[in-house]
Order: sequence, then C-alpha cells, then structure tokens
Amino acid sequence: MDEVIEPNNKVAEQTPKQQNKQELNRLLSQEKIINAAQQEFITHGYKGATVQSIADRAELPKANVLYYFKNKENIYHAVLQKTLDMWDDAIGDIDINDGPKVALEKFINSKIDMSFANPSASKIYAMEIIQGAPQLNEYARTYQRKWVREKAKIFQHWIDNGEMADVNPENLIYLIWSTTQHYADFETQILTIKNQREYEQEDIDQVKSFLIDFILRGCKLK
Amino acid sequence: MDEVIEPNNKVAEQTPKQQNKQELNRLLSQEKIINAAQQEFITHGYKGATVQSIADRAELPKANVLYYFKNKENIYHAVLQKTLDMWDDAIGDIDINDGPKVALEKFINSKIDMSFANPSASKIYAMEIIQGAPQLNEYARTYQRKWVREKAKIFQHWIDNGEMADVNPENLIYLIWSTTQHYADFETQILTIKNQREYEQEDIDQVKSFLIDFILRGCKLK
DNA sequence: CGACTTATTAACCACATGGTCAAATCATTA
DNA sequence: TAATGATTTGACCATGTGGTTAATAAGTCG
Repeated sequence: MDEVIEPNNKVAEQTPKQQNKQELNRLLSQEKIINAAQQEFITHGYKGATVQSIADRAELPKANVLYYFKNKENIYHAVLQKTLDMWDDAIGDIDINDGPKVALEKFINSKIDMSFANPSASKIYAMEIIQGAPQLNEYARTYQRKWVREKAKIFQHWIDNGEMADVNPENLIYLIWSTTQHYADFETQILTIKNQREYEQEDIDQVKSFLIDFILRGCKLK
Repeated sequence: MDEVIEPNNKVAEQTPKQQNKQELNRLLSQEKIINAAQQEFITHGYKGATVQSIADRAELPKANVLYYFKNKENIYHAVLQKTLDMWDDAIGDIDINDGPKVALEKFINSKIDMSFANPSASKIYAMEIIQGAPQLNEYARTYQRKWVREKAKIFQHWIDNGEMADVNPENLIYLIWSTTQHYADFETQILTIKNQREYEQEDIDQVKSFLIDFILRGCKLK
C-alpha cells in the first residue's frame, strides 16, 4: 500500500546518475580527465601540464579531452572546483554547542583525515594560493573571510566565558590549518625525512593524537 | 700569437668583490635576473615563467639574460640555490645549552622573521616540495633528514630530563615549520581574509607572541 | 529501420618560446 | 693606442603545444 508515490517513474531528476551508455561514459571520461589533470597540474604546474600529457594519463586521445572540456583553462577550473567542493564537504564545522574542547577535537580530526585522504586537493589549493590565488581571490574574499570571522567569534565567546585560554582566534585557526595541511602539502619532504615510501595508518593516528593533544594544551583545555 | 696560456688569469677567484666596472656590472645583472626570475617562477611556475618575461622584469634583453645563464634551468637553479642559502643562514639553530624554553623562543623567532622578511624564498621552496621536490630530493634526503634527527635528539634529551612535556619531537619540528612558514606561503590568503594590502610590524609582533606563547604552553614550558 | 545527435580521432595549423648566432660595442690591459 | 676579451642585442629558427576541423563511427529514439 505504501507503494510510494512514484513507482517506476523517472525519479531522481536531481541526479540522473546513469540513464544510458553515453551519459555514463561521459561522466566516466570526465572524471578520468579531471583526475589525470589534477596530478599533472600538481607535478608540472598549470603551464607545465600539457593537454597531451593529461590525455595520456587519462588514456584518451587529446582531441577527445578537448571535446569534453573546451580548453585547458576549463580543465583547470574543473579541477579547482572539485578541490573546493571537497574542502567545503570535508571541513568539519565548529559548533558553538560542542564547547571548545569537543569542537576543536572534531575540527582537527576532520582536517587531518582530509589531509591524509586527499593530499592532492590540498596541494592544488596550496599552489594556487602561493601563486597569488589568481582564480581564488573571490573565494577567499567572500567565503573564507566570512568563515574565519564567524568562527573567530565563537572562539572569542568561549574565551570571554573563561572556557579556554585567551589566544587570538584568527591565529589559532591559521595554526590548525597550517599544521594539518602540512602533512599533505609537504608529504614528499616528510616522507623523505622519515625514509618512508608512504604514510601508514599508524602515522596518521600518531599525528592526530599529537596535534589534538598539543593544541588543546595550547588552549589550556587539558 | 697566443699570448701565453694563463699569464695573469683570473686573480682573486674567491671573493673578487668589485675589481672593475665589468665585474661589478656582471654581478648586478645576475642579481637582477635572479630576483626577477624568483618572482616569475612564483607567480607562473617553472614552465610558465618565460625567459622573455624574466628579461622584461629585469629590464634586460632576453639574449643578455641567456648570456649570463646558459639556459632557463640554470636560472632556476640559481634561484633555488639562493633560497637554500637563505634557509641555512637564517635558520636559528637549536642549542642544547639554551634549554628548551630559550631554544624554542629563539628558533621560532628567527623562523618568523625569515618568513615575513623573505616570503618569496619560502614560496619557491614550498612549490618545489609540493611538486615532488624534483630538484631538492637530495637536499631533503641528506641535509634535512640529518638536521631533523639531530634536533629531535635534543628535544628528546630535554623530555627525558623532565624539562618539557613529552611531545613527539619530530612532529613538534613540523609544527613549528608549518605554522611559521604559513604566514609567508599563504600570505595572499591571510591578507585577503584580513582585508589588508600587506603585513605591518604590528602583525608580525602579534604572530610572534601568539606562536611563542602557544607553542611553549604546548610543551608545558609556561 | 532511419533520421538525428553525440562521440571519436587523425591530421593540421598558428603561434609562443627556448635557445643560437654573428655583428657591433664597450672595457681592460699591455 | 692597439689588441684582446667581455658584453650587448636584434634577428633568426626549431620545436612543442593549444586548439580546430572534418570525416567517421556509435548511440538514441520515434
């Protein structure tokens, strides 16, 4: 009886995931291209990554890549967009109701997870900022500025309430960003110093407990 | 005919500071080129920086630039070398005789000063590492690995001696590196968020006291 | 099936760029 | 001052690369 309102109708108009062979294949190709491009952009920079090298890595002919994305800049934008989406998704929020200790733990945790799970996104983002954020200025100017000021206000509230040490909230945010992202961006350096080929779960756990412990203590929450 | 093989050949090979007009001019041009190249490499990446753009910025004809540096790769190496030299010079050492508190204060201080005084060097270095350190692998493998292990040992000594909290020394070093360099590498982002055009002395002092305070507390030194 | 849309790909091309060269100029030294 | 060497620079060229095109194939839908 509760046979739903739409039995076999075209539901899911929002996300028409795979309707037919063409559609499916198109999405697949686009993703292959974006992933290939991401790697090429990281290792060779925007100008250094050639459409041909992206095509090779995606195992598609160059003309086919240009068929899906009008031009190289378009590919880059797609990569950047994917990066920002991931950032927004994965970024743990800072909830005033959690109180400083739990909120910080949650936040640091999710940042570290993101860093280790997808270092490529972090790297693309970092390079973009270092180069002067030609494409992301607007993003920083609106979205991030708002985010930082909002969260800073929450920290300030806790500080005024005597719930944590009187540290500058903005600098605290930067400290968390920088320390967590460092393990993604400087992966090569850290692994070389540690003489390891890649991170292990143990490393991740170790970093996590170190940072949470250290930062909480810095905030007099421990 | 042949005026001797090497009669009065290049004297003063060590430090021929300024002997004559030519020598002086050569050094001047080389420095102009390296500085111009540094900026171009930061904003456009290795491949994206053209010899022509470097020449323009240095206010020299392209052929002249190629006269002083055989090719583009050579220019890049010079920029990288300058960066590493600066790193080595400016990096405050960690002296076991200072004890943890003073040693950390000194170290953080010099790192921050370096970051704000020469963000370009930090950026070049960061980009190189993010891209997989194609040129700096050897540097990390030998010099840095040794440095980190040496300093980690000093921290461990203090920890064993009960002079500071039992934090992982290696992660502590990364934390200091990442937090201090962040203000150079992500300068664009931070300034955009703060809605400022450039850092002021006040900002530098503020960051300095925040970081020293926070890190010392994290190490239970305060 | 048959009309139509979408996808695939080799062959091209215009142009930017790294690097060379040779002729002219400047500096140094005997 | 003359000889020698260092520097300067416009003109040039080979190559790599982003992007186009056109012809063919594959998929879709009535």
